[in-house]
Amino acid sequence: MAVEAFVTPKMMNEIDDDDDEMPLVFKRSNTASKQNSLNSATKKPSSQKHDGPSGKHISEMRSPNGQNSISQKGKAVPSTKPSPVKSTSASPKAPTTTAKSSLIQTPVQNSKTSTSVADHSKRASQHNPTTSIKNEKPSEPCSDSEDSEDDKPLSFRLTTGLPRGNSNNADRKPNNSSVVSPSFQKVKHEDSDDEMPLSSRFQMKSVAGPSTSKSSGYDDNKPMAPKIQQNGSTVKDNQLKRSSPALNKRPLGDIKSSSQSSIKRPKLSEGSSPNVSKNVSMKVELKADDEDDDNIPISQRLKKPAASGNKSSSTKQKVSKVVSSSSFKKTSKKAKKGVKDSKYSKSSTVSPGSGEGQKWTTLIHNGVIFPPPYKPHGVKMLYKGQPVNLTPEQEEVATMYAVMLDTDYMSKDDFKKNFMNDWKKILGRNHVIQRLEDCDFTPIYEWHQKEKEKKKQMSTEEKKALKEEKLKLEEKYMWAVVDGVKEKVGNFRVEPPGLFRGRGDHPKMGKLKKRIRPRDITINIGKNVPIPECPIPGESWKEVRHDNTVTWLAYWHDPINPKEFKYVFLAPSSSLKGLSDKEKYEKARLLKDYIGGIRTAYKKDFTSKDITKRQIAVATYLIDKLALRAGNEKDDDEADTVGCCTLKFDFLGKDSIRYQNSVEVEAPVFKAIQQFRTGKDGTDDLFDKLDTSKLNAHLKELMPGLTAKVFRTYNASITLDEQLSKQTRGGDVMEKVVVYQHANKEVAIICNHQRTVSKSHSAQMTKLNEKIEELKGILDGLEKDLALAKKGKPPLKGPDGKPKKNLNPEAWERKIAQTTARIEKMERDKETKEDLKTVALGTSKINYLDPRISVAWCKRHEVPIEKIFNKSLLAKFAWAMDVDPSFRF
DNA sequence: TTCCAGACTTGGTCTCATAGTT
DNA sequence: AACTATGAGACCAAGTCTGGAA
Repeated sequence: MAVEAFVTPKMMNEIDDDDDEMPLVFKRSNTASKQNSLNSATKKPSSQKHDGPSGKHISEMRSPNGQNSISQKGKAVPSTKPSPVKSTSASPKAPTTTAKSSLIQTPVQNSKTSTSVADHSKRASQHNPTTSIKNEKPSEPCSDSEDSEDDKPLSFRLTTGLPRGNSNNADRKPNNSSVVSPSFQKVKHEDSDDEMPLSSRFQMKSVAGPSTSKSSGYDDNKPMAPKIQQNGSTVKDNQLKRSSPALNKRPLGDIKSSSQSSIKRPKLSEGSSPNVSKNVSMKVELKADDEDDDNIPISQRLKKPAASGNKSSSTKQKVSKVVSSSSFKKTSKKAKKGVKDSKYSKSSTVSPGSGEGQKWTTLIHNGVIFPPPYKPHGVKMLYKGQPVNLTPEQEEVATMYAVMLDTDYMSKDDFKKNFMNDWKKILGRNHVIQRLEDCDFTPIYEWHQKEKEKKKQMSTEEKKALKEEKLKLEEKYMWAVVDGVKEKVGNFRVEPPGLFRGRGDHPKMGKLKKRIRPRDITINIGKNVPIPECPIPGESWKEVRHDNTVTWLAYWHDPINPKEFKYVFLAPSSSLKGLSDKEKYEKARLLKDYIGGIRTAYKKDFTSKDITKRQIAVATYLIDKLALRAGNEKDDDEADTVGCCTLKFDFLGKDSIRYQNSVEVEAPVFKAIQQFRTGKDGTDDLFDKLDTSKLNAHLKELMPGLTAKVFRTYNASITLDEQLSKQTRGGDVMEKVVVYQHANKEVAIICNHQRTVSKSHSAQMTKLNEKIEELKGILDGLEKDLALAKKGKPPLKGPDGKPKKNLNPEAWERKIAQTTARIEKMERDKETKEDLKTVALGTSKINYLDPRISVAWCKRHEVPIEKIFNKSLLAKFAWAMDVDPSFRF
């Protein structure tokens, strides 16, 4: 099917004026079109239904868990590529079968909570032949010693567990007799261990028992089909789809844009429209994949029984595994130049991303919006106790500081020093204000608090009016038209001036982030379309480019670090972003086929005579097992944090506290690290022969396009997939959602996604405890009443002194059961709250978990996807919604 | 071979709206 | 109706990775 559409440069104006009514034509009604073109041009992500991820040539049988055994690995090496996996011929067991794991202290993934590799004395006296990460200290997840573990990488808290109810051992690994023990999942064979993702070696917490609460909250009638169109908009087409089963194409017309938010949505409309066709006309092929069920409404597909067995994995074997390393490349510079210079308007049927680094063919947008100019408040700060007159410009900066009086930055000398330096430049050399210590900003601070309070006190109507006014102002900047499709723009607001809030010990914190003006901004837009009007009269853009090899719409230099840039991109829901997201996950899935060989290879290299090789091997091991980040070099003017390649033997962690942790590693790793240590002091790099580009260059030899961060995606996604399949049993939707959350939590722990404990956490816990105690008191009373009732006596008086109703024993028993259930629920809530107080689940969901895993799982288990993804995730993952229910990562 | 500009992704925190509770 | 907990989304800092120039 091909849909033709015409878009004119005028269109944005029309969008501005009259959004919902605008008969804008959207051609990309189906990601398949885009994907197909992408797939043909690049390597081809999968259409799961038929051939799994093509672009792979897998001749060997895949084990049911989707991983190849090492012996199979040799075959898995594409014949067209000279042994990407170097050591496939090596005995897989060679260095490791006898390896004992040793405890060393080694840094863990999050550079902010980095740890030290310092302590060699902590060898475990008895090792088990696992590679489990182990927490030396037993910890108490639910203890009230709130902060005891807050600085530890989350993974160290994995071993602290509650009793688990892991009844389902339906592990996908046949050779893995993994028994989930209360402490560690032990694996008998080194080999299976090798193949086993890190995640599965963590102890799992049990899924909380059947939730007795809230199951009624699930709306059975909710269609499972996400209401998302390919461009991320939400449509109310469920009824449409349901009531007309014959309608197996996404309707192009008749779809109203969602009214669920005041933000206007892109919408589909009839083919062409009288008032949108003028200068630029384009054609986008929408290839209907007849064999695929992309066109079947998801709600219908959801009803399809999950394919028995692992269909996708069996079908995958047919597909080619030959992937050139450029398959994941977006842009070759040469191509880029060519495109830049002449090929802007190539054949318009070339779909974005398929050309030589070309990302789009036409691009229309309205530029960026600037924060309003500063409004002086006239409140005078004090200097040496005396009010000071400040110019608006001086006052603006003073106010930036004043509003931060109640933040932790006030205790940071760097912050104050940097602020004062920059403020002084504005005050001038001879200003009365000379020393920060003599400044009193409280009048401004108090004024600001009052303003905040006023705002809070505004009536709902006033707030609404204000919001609408803002929306009106911003609306035209919110959308871009990319290749004829209206897409949301991400950060169209220029960052307002302020004081730089660098994290950790950033040396530049407190510096003035100056106001960005149009003359600072470079615009990127399609040729032959209107240049966005500069919103500040009398000023003009720095530059206007027409570079279709990049995806940014605008950029300016970061005022804090002028060699860095701030970009304006499309929103995550855009096709452009979705496409690269999909590629990311396809790459991670590809790693699954290589991981066995890679693990064998690095184990072999633990004992290599070549020290660089040895360092690469250990670094890869750490990245794989601990989900470390790569660890680029940092400049002196950046916060001094570390990742894998920049690990030190000894360094300060968060809050400049010397931070140590222990990780159990295999003996050869331990030995190698000891060797790296000789002759170095604590501040030296552990891997002195290594940097991220060397490491990544090495990884690319093992698998096309492989870089350090792919391991994080891989380990996160494979963990989710495995946990979901392992832990999902029957039960109602709520129970299944709990299973999902637990799996999500395991991933967050692996990736060490932390969050600060909320200020009110302890208060909330206290409150919960009090409530539980109160309920327990009530329960006591009820039990006494029951006893009395059984003896035919009247109940005790209530706490208020009033007599209670005389009930029969059954009624008292019912009350007791209800109260007990309430107590149990509260205990569970308390547990969860404590459990997750430092774990952020969102980050992994947004960045590391292949949404197709979640979507397919939802389809298989009849869980509405809305229970898992919120509105913006649904939009972001629109590309994943059509996945076959049998999809496995 | 190294350096670094450039282009993107990842990630934590803050704010605000809203649902739930009292 | 007032209060509070929670989640969504905005915000923007900080990270990764590439490829061309030196």
